[in-house]
Amino acid sequence: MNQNARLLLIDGHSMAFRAFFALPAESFSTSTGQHTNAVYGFTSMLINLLRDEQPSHVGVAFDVGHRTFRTASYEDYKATRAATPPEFAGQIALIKQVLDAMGIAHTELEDYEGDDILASWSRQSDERGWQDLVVSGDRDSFQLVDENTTVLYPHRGVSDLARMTPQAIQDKYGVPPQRYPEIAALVGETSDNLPGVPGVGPKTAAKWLGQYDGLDNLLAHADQVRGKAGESLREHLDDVRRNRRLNRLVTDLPLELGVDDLVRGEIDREAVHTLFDALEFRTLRERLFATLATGEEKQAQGGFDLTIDAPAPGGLRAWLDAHRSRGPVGVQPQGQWGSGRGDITAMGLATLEGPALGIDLAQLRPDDERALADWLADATIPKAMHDAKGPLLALWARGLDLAGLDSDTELAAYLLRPDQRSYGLADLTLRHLGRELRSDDGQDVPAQQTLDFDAGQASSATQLVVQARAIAELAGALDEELDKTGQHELLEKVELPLQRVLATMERRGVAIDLAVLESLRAEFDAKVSTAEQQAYESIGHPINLGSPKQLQGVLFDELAMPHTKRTKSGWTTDAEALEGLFAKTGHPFLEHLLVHRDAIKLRQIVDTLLKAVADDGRIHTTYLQTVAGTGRISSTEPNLQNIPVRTVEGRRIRDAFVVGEGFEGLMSADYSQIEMRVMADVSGDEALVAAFNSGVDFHTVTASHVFKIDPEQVSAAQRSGVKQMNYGLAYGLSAYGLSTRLGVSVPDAKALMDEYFATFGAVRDYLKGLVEQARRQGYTETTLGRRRYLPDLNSTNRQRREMAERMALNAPIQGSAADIIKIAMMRVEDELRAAGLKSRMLLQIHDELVIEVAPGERERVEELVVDQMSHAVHLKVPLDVSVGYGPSWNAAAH
DNA sequence: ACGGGGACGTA
DNA sequence: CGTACGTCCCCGTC
Repeated sequence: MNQNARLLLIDGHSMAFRAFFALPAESFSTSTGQHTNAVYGFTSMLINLLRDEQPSHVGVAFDVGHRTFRTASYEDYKATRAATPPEFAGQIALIKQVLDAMGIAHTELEDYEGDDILASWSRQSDERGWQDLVVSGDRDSFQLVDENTTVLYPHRGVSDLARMTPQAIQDKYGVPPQRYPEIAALVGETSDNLPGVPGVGPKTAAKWLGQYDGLDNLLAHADQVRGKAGESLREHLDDVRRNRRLNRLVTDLPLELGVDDLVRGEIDREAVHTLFDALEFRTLRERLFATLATGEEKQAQGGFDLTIDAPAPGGLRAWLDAHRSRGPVGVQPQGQWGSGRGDITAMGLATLEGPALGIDLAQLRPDDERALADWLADATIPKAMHDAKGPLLALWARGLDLAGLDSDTELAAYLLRPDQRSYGLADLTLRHLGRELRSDDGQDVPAQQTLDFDAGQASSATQLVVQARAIAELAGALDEELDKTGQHELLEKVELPLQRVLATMERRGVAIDLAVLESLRAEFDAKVSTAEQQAYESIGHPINLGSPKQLQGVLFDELAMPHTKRTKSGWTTDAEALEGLFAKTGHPFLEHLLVHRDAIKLRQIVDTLLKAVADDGRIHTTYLQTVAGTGRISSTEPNLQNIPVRTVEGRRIRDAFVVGEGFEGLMSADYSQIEMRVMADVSGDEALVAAFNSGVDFHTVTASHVFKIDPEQVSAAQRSGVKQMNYGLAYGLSAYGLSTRLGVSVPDAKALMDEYFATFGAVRDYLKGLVEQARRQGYTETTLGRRRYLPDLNSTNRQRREMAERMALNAPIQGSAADIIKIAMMRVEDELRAAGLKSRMLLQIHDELVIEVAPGERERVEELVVDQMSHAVHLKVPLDVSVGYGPSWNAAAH
């Protein structure tokens, strides 16, 4: 038997409630509307307790409902409790999920309260001579306190817990713990609706109990108690007896789960990640893993045990030759990279077995550097890295190239779980290898082999090779999982080669005409100032136009305009609402505000772009390959995928994106209606397929089908309605949404939808099937097998479930389109190089590619690009590509 | 300094 | 009361 057992026993409901009232519900909710303040507070408290108390056993007890043996015996028990606030709903279930994921036992028992379970556990613990901590917000638990049992009682919130030891209770209430319920019986408990003896407080109660040596004796001699209080006592003897009967905790419950079963289980890292993703807990996740990491260091699980070689100067080639291995070599560079450039200072190499190597690039002799260059460029040597795109840029900057990259552990992890927030190496090591990303003790690098790293830099040779070893091991583990989910080819044939293409695009950047941007800046700036002044004049005083809060003050209080749609903290002041208000009130402030909004946004975009122009006169964005749940890539620092195009003013910004020196023009090539074409293909809807093959304007043809008229007879309104419908299909558009977009009634919108689905029945069936299949298997799939997991499809929360359903509709469509352009990008890049052309791909904007065309190559490039894009995959419908060309991105529009 | 919320740009 | 992103600003909180 474990003599050192240390139990942590928690009253689930009382602590969840404490957490609920300690944290504002409105500040803790997910984007889907689930409140999480109680879950957050409870989990946070739990993490702190695990860290501070280091319990070997943990158990959480919950109440089953409001009816217990106490209510059966006294109808009004807890009857004055207010109804559970609606924001609390569902949070207990989520807390249980957290506990399950963390490997912590919890239980409940019909007819009893959580405190009774704790009391029974505590007694079992005492019988074994164990130490136990009872965490409860119910003072009844004080009766459990003895030399082996301490109650942690929340002072304030859930993070500030008072340690109630026998001494603490004696000091506070003047009685030993076992007498505390006798005090409570005399004084009464308002929150439980247990009235006590009027006029008697804890002081008097303690005095009496001391004088008469306990409650039984006090009650037996109640006639002797003097004074007004004594009289009161005699009038309420039955209440006191009832109180004592009800506040006695049951210590002998027949629990299925005994204390021996409360041993802390394994944490399910996958489940924790999934759950915390859903709950949108970020910092808590880090705290949890940080806490567990120190806890687990004591266990035998361990980290990585490896020796680090340091070949003599000039010996690198021989070492690399001698240590070829069958498995991949983990390569972990150290340096910095971004915006198309970078530098590498050191590198760790490690195979699955055998010695590892730390290389300080600054110390390399020329022959060693050549050896390293050859090794890196040797495609026959399989390598694995983690997030290789940045390091690739850094290697290129040094004139080095990389070949044989068979795995990127970040890309692999992304394919397995595309909705994860981040794919840190330490996290992946824990999740997929069940190990800590650290070296085992005593395996540090010998002093003479320590690399000459920058002083003050936290990184060391040991860390790098440990990471390299982890990458090598992870590559295998992730490969296996990808094989199981059928996504290995996606990694090998799409994401890995694409990574290289993205790096080349980042490196190239896009040329910017600074003069254009600067004159736009001045122009937008003037517009901002004018609109600002006019706005101030129209209301008679200045305000911060960028502050929604101040705007609400002006619009709804000062000017008493009608309220707009609600936001979490008031009423919206978005452009649509402002236009609505203007239509109603005609107030000039609104006009100026809208102009100001517009101009300030454009100025801001121009500013951001100006700041992003590098020394070479070009902007080098960074593409993110592992952030979009659907498989799209995104662009950041700056985001070049959201440069204005809808308005004339905005489009002028695209005039600043120009052809670079030595090139002749920019070519823009985009897919037309790629998502609808994907839909036609996967649904196999014959009418839709025929519409695409007809050669007539797509929206017009579909409208002519829906309204059963000739294409020539389709009115503008009919076309526009069907167009909205076409676009909305893949988003899970509702009749309500369609009606607001078309400005028609909901029944009219519904009628259009019905007619549409009657016409394109296979589309309807396909979309319905998508959601059903996803609900069954837990994930959606693109045509290439890219998955997206949607656990909320089975949520009992309607809002979350319906959100997941719309995601399930959209993910395969948007994701398949993303797959297609990814393939096209690789082929365009490959074919341009194979053809010996100098023209080069610069940008990707989801369905568009921007190419910088070298002199005299325009025709060949256009033919090649259109060919590769339209034949990237074979669909039942043609993949139309339209192309434009000109000196700037704007001019290349078509 | 950090982070959520509101607003808004793109496909 | 369609999806997928990134960025800016404000403002409350540390």
